[in-house]
Amino acid sequence: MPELPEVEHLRRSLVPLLLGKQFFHVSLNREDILTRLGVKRNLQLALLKDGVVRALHRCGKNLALEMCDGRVLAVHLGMSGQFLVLSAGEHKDRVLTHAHAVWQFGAPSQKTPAHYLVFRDPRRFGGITSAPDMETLLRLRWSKLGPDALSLTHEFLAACLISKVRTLKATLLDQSVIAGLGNIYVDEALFAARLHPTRTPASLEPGDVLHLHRAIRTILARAVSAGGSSIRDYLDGKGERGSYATRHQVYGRAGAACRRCGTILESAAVAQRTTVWCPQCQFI
DNA sequence: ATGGGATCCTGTGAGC
DNA sequence: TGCTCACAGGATCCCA
Repeated sequence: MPELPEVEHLRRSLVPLLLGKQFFHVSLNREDILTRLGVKRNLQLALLKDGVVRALHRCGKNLALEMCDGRVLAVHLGMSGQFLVLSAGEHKDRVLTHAHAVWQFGAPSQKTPAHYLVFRDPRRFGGITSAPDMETLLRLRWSKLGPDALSLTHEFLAACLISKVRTLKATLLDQSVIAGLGNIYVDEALFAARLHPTRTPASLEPGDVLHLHRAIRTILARAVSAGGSSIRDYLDGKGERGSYATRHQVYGRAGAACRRCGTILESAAVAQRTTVWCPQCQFI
């Protein structure tokens, strides 16, 4: 389940593989992945054909490939999405199921595709879309996101928590409040900040907000350098797994002992998500 | 206006 | 061993 660290690590792994490369051919095997992002299919994905990759951007869990002529391919991995670069040989040998879109690309001078970029997504909670330029993508989609969790300031966190009546868990999962946190890192951040997931943001003391801010920044930074958390499906652009899952304190550990105090970790659905916390360390 | 619930979808693993 | 079925999750839509 890719969250900010996984998408950022993916972005970094794709930069050396894609920058300056040209897309020669695109094959789209499922048209409905184009509409899953809630944007009308008013632009053909095929527009990216012949595009040369200028930059890879990220906001929250969203990734965007910007071409030299301005066109943009926006990607959301959903739950099980993967964006893989394969050599021609690998692409020929491997049987890839759920490969919904495949780009052939290579160096602009060659005109011979040497590699394949594959978007696969078994559960199809993800999607791709295109835009004529970054400005349009920002206006249509990314403007609806809160600030990116990696660059979140303490002041902004305090401001966006102050009036909320929802639980902390629901608030932090809301991408329009903060972009990039998902079920894993919300649970991990709340544990690190010793805050119970069902607390209301309005009940937080200034010190709590400080701890939460520090926890979010620290955990995300560590997870990015560890290559993210590979639970089931997540792979980076080279097809490699992230190692941060071995360092989870609470996520996926319900019924096990808290690594801080030894109390058995509890689990329940909060904001319709499986939530794990330590009843001793995390105060209501 | 706001939040909660249903919905989409398929691979995995527990249980019989 | 093989089958069934609940479960996992992000974002969107609908309704209270």
